[in-house]
Amino acid sequence: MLQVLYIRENKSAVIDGLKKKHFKGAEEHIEQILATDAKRRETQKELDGVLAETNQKAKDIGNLMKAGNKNEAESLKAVTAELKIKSKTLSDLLTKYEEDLSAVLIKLPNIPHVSVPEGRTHDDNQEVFKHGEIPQLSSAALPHWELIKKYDIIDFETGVKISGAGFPVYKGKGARLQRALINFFLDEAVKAGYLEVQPPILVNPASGYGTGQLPDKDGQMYRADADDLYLIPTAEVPITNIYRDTILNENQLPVKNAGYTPCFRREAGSWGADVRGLNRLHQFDKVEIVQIALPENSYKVLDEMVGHVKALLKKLELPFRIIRLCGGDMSFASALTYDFEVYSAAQKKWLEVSSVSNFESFQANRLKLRYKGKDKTHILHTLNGSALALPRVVAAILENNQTDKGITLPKALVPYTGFDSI
RNA sequence: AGAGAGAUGGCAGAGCGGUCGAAUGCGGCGGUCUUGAAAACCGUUGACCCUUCGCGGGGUCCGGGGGUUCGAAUCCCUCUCUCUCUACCA
Repeated sequence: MLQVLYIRENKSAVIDGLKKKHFKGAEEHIEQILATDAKRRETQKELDGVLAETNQKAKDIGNLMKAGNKNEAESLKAVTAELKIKSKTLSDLLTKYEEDLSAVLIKLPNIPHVSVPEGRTHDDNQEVFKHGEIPQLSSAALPHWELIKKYDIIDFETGVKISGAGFPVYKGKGARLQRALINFFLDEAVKAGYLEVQPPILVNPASGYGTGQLPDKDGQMYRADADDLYLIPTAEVPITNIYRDTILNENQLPVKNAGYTPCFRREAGSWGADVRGLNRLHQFDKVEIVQIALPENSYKVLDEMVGHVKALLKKLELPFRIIRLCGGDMSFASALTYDFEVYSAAQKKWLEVSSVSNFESFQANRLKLRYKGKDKTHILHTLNGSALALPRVVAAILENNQTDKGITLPKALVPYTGFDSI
């Protein structure tokens, strides 16, 4: 959520930013916010005056009573009765303005960083880095959804029976590969200085609002209605919400947390050619890294996180590229996002396996996540990234490393799997 | 799920309906002492909103909401949550 003070002081930059994100009606929304805010402040001022007067009168009455001056006390009571009506009216009005204000603010996306390219869709994104050779496979090469059947390591049909489409059952070496990847990713994160955490995977609505999934993406999350909880679409939600309503000391920063969780996405309205096999699932595994940083350091931290993900993909020997998302393709809460895509050689497709973002103060403002500076408290910056999401990594490993004799695993994984080929 | 207890500042824990934003202890910060540290001692230490160039001033907040009252952390109603015991269970 943007801060009103910031909007007030940077009106045109905010409007430009919203337009870059292709947010409809940017001017109207900002004008409405500023008008409501002005009324809010005016009302607050007036109300404070009335309350100050009421407080004073109450004290006076107390003193008069003590002094035994009943008559004068009674006549003052009549005055306070009037003041009370007035303050009731004003505070109702104030509440209304505050509600109006946050109703608009909560729907406003974050504004993009200056380096974010203009554009509307995936096609307008910028490639900023590329690494690795595209494997040349034989004409007999199979896409991963054939390979998993051939080697009997992932079973979609049985998943359909148990849950539905998009809930695969991993078996044998397939299951062990999952476990190996999770351990590998967590170990790498811990080596990089992240504190490993294991958060809840069902979260309350307040947590959803904190990180910005609500109200924007209500329909994308699975809901446990009976208890008013959501299944997390990413560990970002519970991990970042650890720090909701928190004031950190400057010496605790940066906070670096990493956690593995299953992730659940309804993917409502998604269909088409790119949903086959492991390309898009309702349930998948992911290791997430989260950092909380001082505002002046957050872009340095973003680079560090990008570096971490880069190193992971190099160790997995996968060809990949890094994409800077354009304004129209970025998420609601993000100020700058880098997507990592690995090349899946049999599908001949780039698959997104990580998304690393700086949310600046957008989430922290909703979360009331601050730090104590020398003079007063300030809003922090939050960042997160996948490191990494498993299914597409698995797809690329399977496809890229297939041979006549089986699938060769990257060396870095062998200590984790206990086998070097499938 | 049944019964009971409770929700106060970073934590622990007081608080006759009226100078209570709130005692006290711990922790934190600053200082004295010390070669340094510890101990001891002294001081300091909540958040948010409005207003002011600044000093400062005003307001709100003792789980949430509502009520009684001139005045509520303190009384009443209600919701939520937590804890304990029992039941159940990995």
